[in-house]
Amino acid sequence: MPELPEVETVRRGLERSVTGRTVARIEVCHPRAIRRHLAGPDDLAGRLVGATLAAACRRGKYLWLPLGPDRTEALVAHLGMSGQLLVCAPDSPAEAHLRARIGFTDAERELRYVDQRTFGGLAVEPLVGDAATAVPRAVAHIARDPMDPAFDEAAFVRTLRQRRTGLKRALLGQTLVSGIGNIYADEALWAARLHWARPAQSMTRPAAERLLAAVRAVLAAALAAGGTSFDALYVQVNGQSGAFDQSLNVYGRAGRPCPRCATPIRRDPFMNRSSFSCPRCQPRPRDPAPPGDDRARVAKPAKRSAMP
DNA sequence: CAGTGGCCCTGTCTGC
DNA sequence: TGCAGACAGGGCCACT
Repeated sequence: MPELPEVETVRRGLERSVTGRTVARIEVCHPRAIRRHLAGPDDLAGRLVGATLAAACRRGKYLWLPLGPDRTEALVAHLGMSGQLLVCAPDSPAEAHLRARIGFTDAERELRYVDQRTFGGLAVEPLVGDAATAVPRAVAHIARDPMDPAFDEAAFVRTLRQRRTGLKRALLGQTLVSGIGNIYADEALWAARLHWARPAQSMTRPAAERLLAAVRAVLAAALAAGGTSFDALYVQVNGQSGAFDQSLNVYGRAGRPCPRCATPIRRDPFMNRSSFSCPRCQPRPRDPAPPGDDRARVAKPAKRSAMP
């Protein structure tokens, strides 16, 4: 599925192949694909037709193309689990799950949104914030991703240690850090030798820094692997993780040996999905308080504290 | 208000 | 062979 490295690969492809083009028409083939555009397909077309795709931007797994010349709005895309943005010849055969197609005034190419499960979709949204850092409304409330030069490491470490939840849940939520999915969360936790259920509050500063370094290393390695299959004209997002799946150490490898210590990898149910970890490298926390449990024990408040 | 869990969607795979 | 059910999972939203 498209993860941050794949989305970045798509962004680079769009930057090269559709920025500067002017929209001539949009055809919505499946209404669910534009459900986030609340004003409906006619409004979407009205805002898009005649606009120039001025740039290609990304935060986490969100992509957006600011609309020129005003740049007060942007075409926002989220690929969900199975979304693809394809740039192809307008007369090439329709894909089985083609949801929307955008034609340009030069008619040389067409931008298509293809999505089997339609968890993702397209919308036109206002850009909010200062001009230099403007992001679409849907993106405004999520944290920067770890590949962002302006990502605030100190804030990540501080905020993580205040969270009253498990590490993996904190990584997957979008308010602390964005762009991390189930695969990269498991891989980063394995690399940092941390259990997915470890209370975030129990993390020391150095441990939190190690976790962030692991996240960055995993994302960077995946981006390097994902970038290799890129074609300038055909912006492709594979249904699989591409070359990087050969580099996975724990994800999807239940029962197979840990690359570090050969202990069989275990799979745990987690939020109606799965969590993969090495029982030996990533031992369960000593006090595995159930989610939502009172963490006062972990915090160990001093006796007779003067605090209220 | 931060944390939690259910739901959306469809194709693929497994097991009976 | 056919069918039912599990599974994949990011983000939203209604709860506590």
